[in-house]
Amino acid sequence: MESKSSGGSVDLPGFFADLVRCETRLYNALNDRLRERHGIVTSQFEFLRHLRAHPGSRVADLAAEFAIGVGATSKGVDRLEKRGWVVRQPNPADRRSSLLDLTDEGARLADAAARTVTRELAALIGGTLDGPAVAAAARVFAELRAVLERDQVGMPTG
Amino acid sequence: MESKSSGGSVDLPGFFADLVRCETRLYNALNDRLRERHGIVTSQFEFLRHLRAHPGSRVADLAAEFAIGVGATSKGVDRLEKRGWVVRQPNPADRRSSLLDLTDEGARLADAAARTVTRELAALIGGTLDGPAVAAAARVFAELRAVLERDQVGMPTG
DNA sequence: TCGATTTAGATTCCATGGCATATAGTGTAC
DNA sequence: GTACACTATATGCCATGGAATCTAAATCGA
Repeated sequence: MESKSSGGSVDLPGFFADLVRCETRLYNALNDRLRERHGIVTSQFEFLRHLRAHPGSRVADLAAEFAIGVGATSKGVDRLEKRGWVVRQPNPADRRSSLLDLTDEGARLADAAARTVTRELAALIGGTLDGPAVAAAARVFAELRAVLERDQVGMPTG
Repeated sequence: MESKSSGGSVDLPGFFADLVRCETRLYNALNDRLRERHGIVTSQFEFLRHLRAHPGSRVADLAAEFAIGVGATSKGVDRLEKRGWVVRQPNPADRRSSLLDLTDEGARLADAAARTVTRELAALIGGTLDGPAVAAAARVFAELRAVLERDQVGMPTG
């Protein structure tokens, strides 16, 4: 319990350490399950999930969403396109960029993988932790995410 | 706000998405600051921080702590050793492994970097979010971390 | 005590991401 | 309409992590 705090103020480095370790383990566990069930990894699931919710996104939109470089995003889209789950549609408004969309098979995969993720996370988190406490933590992270995005914190160069 | 929940049950995939995005951006922001101030990155800070608190750890201990592979851990220790911040001491109880310790310079670096991290996180998190809410989230993650570690969730193969 | 099994960690190969650069397309000033 | 600055993304190089393999050392069992 790195982040135990005394009184009002939180041990932020300890909290950060706990956060990173939870994220790593959850990410790894999802990776294993997604790989064995669907042949994808978590980062690919996240791409598919975002395109499911935001069809017609551009590469730059994905890069901003995930706070990763555009180069890595472009290559990630390449891999999904090569597997037939994503298509680059020409962008009529700007021929430098493409509009990204899921294929039918990509959409089916996104849905199936989402069910796997929901089930797995429920087992890992929901099964062991108090519901209201998790809901409170979820609100904190939603708010923190909004602030970090508003301030463009942690955007890579490329 | 991916993880908005209605009523009692939390949208776990949305929560996970918020969590990963916060972690990515915080990690990137710390990376930038640690690189410019101390010439290290966040993963190296975490190694140093752990060795500061747990001198005499072995490579396998670090790997288990961070839920990463032993190969990656071994290479990470190599890099810190090459820079003069960590030493591998022979392990009298088992000649297959070494005991890892910080050099004096490594300890000084760990302390200085810890101050940087504390300050940066305070600006990013403490400055924008409600204290008690963060403390509650910290407790949730400390508990979740303990459960995930107890169950050995998300340990990589290598 | 000797051979077989297990363990620790170092090394190798491959995939992925960051960053720098290249390329193509857009918009703007004149 | 042409030059120039800017933007979107693709590509190349390098560093890092995962997984498999390899070696040395420890442990177990007869």
